[in-house]
Amino acid sequence: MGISDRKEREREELRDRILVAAKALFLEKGFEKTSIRNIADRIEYSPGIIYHYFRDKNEIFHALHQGGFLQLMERMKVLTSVRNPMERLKAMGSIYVEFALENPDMYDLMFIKEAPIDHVFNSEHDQWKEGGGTFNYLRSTIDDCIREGHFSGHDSEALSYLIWSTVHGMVSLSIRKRCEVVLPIRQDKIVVDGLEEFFKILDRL
Amino acid sequence: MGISDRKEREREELRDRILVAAKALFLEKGFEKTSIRNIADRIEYSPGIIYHYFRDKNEIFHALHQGGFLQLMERMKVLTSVRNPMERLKAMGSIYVEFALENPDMYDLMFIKEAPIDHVFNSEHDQWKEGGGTFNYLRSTIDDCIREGHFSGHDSEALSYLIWSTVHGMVSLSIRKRCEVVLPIRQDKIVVDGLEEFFKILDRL
DNA sequence: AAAAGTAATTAAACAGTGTTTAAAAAGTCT
DNA sequence: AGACTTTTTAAACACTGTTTAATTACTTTT
Repeated sequence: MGISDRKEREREELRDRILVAAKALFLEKGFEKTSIRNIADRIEYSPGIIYHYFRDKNEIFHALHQGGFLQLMERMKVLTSVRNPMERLKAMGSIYVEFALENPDMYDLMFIKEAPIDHVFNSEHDQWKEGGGTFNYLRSTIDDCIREGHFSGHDSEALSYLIWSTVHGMVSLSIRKRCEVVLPIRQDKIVVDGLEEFFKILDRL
Repeated sequence: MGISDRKEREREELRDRILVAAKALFLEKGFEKTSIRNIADRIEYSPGIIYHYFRDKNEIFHALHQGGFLQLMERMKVLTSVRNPMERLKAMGSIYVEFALENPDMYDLMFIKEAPIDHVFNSEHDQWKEGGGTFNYLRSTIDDCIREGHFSGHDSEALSYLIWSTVHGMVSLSIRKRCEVVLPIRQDKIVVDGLEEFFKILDRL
């Protein structure tokens, strides 16, 4: 049936347009301040139509959420070419921070915003599994470092969490504007500077 | 004038009741989901009254925000009795994490939530100055550590930011429920475990 | 004690929100 | 061309933060 094929295609097209509009608006004005009517306006449809493609506003959030993980994972792919595990670990940190600073709103969406957890985490084929995959990759990289004699006396899982937290902490304080006041001068450089200090520490472990 | 004294007292009493109600509701259902009408209901006044005590909803947020910093600073006072700067630094981390885990919603309010920055930071006699004071105390503690031969080759400001970020990262990932999925088993222990790993690292610097 | 003046409090309205409903329009099939 | 589906919409519901003018309560003055 050619017709239902086209219908299916058109359906997906509109779904995509909703997502594109929603993403643009979320990144423009934030999740909370973007209304269903705003999204509908932008794609020149009535608000109601959106509920034929997403159960509610959170499901739109969820869809974008998944896209963010795909983006981040894409960037992580170059790490396979870094053989030295300590170098790989540091490169991972750089990529993570770079991604966060270049896509602050997407990062916010993925790691900071309090999302209706049911929607974000409960579904089966969830990209958080991939997010977890990224975490597991961090863990296995750290395991590799341990095998090479680094981080002796550490628990790899807790250490992984610590290291993830360190980069997350720096970018999230920056994104949520908690350093502008405390560090009035070097606002924009502080995350990169902090990461540098972090690398200095890692080099000694 | 006894009468205007009483009036002043009554005014402050009602202001307090609004704050108490708002805090309870914020911690119950979150900032976004708490409405002015909810707060008014709880104190058995009409919604309009709240605008005679606070310019808008954000100013209520702001008032609570300040209270949080006072609480945290209160806890930090015991640190003056810890002479060894490295021990003081670690104790500071413990207090910070303890405060965050015991008052997750207040911590959220203080360090995670995106607040209307104008209100939160622009006022003169702002508790963020005290928050900044806490950060400066961290910095001076780290300076003390450096004077004792620790952290050689590090920039103290960037290092302070890094260390703050580390503890902030751990508690904020926990508060915003990003570890439940990645670390399904040790959810509640992971922050404390991570802090332990952090201390192990600090002991070597 | 009664009138005047001031401060505290409210009801009502405005423009916006997410979401649901039933009706209308458009497209497809017999 | 008429019956049947799907897509789309307008309208409504119960909320939201905030502002306004009106009302009530209280204090001061006469």
